[in-house]
Amino acid sequence: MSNNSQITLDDIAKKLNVTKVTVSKALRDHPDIGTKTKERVKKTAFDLGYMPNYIARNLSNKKSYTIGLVVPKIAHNFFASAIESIYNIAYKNNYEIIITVSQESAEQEARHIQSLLSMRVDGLLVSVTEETKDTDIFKKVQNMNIPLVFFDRTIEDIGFSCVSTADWKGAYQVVECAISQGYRKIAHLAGYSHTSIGKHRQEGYISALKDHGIDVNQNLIIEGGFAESDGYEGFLKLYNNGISPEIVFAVTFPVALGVFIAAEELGLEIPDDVDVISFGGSSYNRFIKPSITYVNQPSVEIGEKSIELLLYEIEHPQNRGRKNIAIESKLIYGQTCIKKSTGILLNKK
Amino acid sequence: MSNNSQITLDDIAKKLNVTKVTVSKALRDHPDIGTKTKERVKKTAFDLGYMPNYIARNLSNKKSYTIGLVVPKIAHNFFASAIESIYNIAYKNNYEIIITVSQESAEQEARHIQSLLSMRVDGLLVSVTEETKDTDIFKKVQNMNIPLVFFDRTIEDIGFSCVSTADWKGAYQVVECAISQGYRKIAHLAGYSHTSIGKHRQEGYISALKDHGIDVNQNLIIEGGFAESDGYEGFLKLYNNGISPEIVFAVTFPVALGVFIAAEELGLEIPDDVDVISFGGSSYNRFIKPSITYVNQPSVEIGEKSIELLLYEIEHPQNRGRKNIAIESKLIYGQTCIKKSTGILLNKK
DNA sequence: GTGAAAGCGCTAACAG
DNA sequence: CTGTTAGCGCTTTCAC
Repeated sequence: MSNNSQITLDDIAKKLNVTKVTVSKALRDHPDIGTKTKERVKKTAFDLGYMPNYIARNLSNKKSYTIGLVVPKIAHNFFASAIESIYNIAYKNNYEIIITVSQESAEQEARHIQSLLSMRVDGLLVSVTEETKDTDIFKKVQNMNIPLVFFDRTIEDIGFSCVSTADWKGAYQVVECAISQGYRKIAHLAGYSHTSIGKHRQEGYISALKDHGIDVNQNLIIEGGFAESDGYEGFLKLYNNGISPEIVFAVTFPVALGVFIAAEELGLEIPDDVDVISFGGSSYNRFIKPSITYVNQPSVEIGEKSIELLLYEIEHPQNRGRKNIAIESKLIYGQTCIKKSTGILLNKK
Repeated sequence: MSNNSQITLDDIAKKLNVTKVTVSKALRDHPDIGTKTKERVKKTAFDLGYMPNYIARNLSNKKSYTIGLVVPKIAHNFFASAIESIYNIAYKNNYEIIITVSQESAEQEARHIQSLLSMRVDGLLVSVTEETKDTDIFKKVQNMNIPLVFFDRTIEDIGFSCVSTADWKGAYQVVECAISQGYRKIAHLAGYSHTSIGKHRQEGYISALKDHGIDVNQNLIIEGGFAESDGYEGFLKLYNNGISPEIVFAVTFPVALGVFIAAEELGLEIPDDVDVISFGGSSYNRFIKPSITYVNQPSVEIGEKSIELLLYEIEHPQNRGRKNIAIESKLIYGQTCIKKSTGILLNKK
């Protein structure tokens, strides 16, 4: 029925003239307790509106059923979708998610991880900021023996497991697609090369060019962040340097959108005056004109694999870290990157 | 420097031949403790790599510095953006956010609130599902004396504070805009009328029609959920009923996108064959062709106001609930809802 | 089957 | 200024 606040085990124990131990066990269906007692306990617990106090339980158990999540941003298609899938799996396994947002600041990221450690989360899932270089805080995580899995944006070689897109391959694929369409002057609005995804995508881009006998021109590569504004500024920088590429390979979908804005400002039509392809898409892409040809980032799968791996590592302390999962991406054809000569869609089904 | 795991106050107390109380106070800069002692304590705490255990602290304090958030969905522009702004304010005030997603299921919503109560969050921020009718769980929250603020999708009249968009007014405005452009046969893909936003937006739509002498035709109103699929199905339903509206007022932005898909499937051009306006937009709207004319939902402001209100209520137990904040929205002009006769943009600046 | 005792790590109240 | 005592609510031995 109804009740006031904060009922404890003791309250319901007194009401039944038993001890709180009995109540605790009964509520958890411990075999010690008889069926009739269990029922009586459960009934009065319900009547009193008892709500277990997880804080007390966690302190006693040294286990919080809680996972800390650190992402650079939420309002971004990839992360929103990854978070949602992480969340679903966690929920099924009775874990709660504590979310923190680093806002691309390495300092905030470190502070968040500290808090999460202090909250004694059972594990950590992190996608690092675009400026993270210092790994001290991660060493601390290691020392505390808390499992951690990096996803999407990773730090390799420091011992933690990683789940990411097959970045090199995806970049290679989409750039190769541009080449096959007759493009030669292919610019790259790249991510900082100290980030895992920035580096691998750029390497994929370079390999694709080389394999097709195209010279790599450093002037066509602009490094920057992963946001729309970075795409905007990057393209203007290219333009102001007097460089007009036939097509731009954007390191992320927001960066591609930044190019759209810059192009419009400069009076350039996409895809006629300058074309665009990107790594990663969005559910909104189908509504954009022209819709962008991109290699997809399997956000749901990345989310799922990373949380599954983390849950595994939580339960298998002897088998933690050093696993690397790369998820294959595939090319999604839109209305950009169409054969220059014929104007025929490459492969629209 | 480095260390193993789980250092406690006692560990560092022993090392210094003091008691853990002294250490606890020193670490918290309690005035009791002398400067030199504080420094010694802090130094060895740092050297040992001490990380406070918030679980223990919270149990002792009966305060968790934690806020529970319940939303129907994350991967949706409005919520992602609101969450991010909520998060920012919480962070500045040293609160952590525990996020849960109800996935539009009232049952999951209730389960989540239970968990959050058991975790002893200091307050709750919730945007209800499209199917929430039962208010039992919220009564429980009241009984436990935990402050709660509804945002965007609210339940009025049960005593909790609410922060929402001025739904009635916004709907009125955008529908009036359509009328002023010469539209008369205006359909409404409405939200369920048992939801706050569904009801108020529909009322705004109806008032606008009435005030301009247009008969309200129930066949032009289809109630449903708030997702893209609902827009898709809703429009097909209209169409299959032999109704072809001049313009559709969608209860949310995703619903408007659903109309885009349905229209394309039916071979109808937007805005020529059928036009679209909506409540709520998206940062992607500018890239969509035609971009939609809509009344904006100030997600950032709603997020901020609701968390601020919640923090206020956490600290002022004697002044909780029953506050209603409605945030004004404004019309954002896109490429839809343009004067039928002239084809001239209404007000594009 | 049930309960008494002890402890998880920290903090508040009071005493010295 | 520092320490002693007690307790937050729950769980885990280990007796009875």
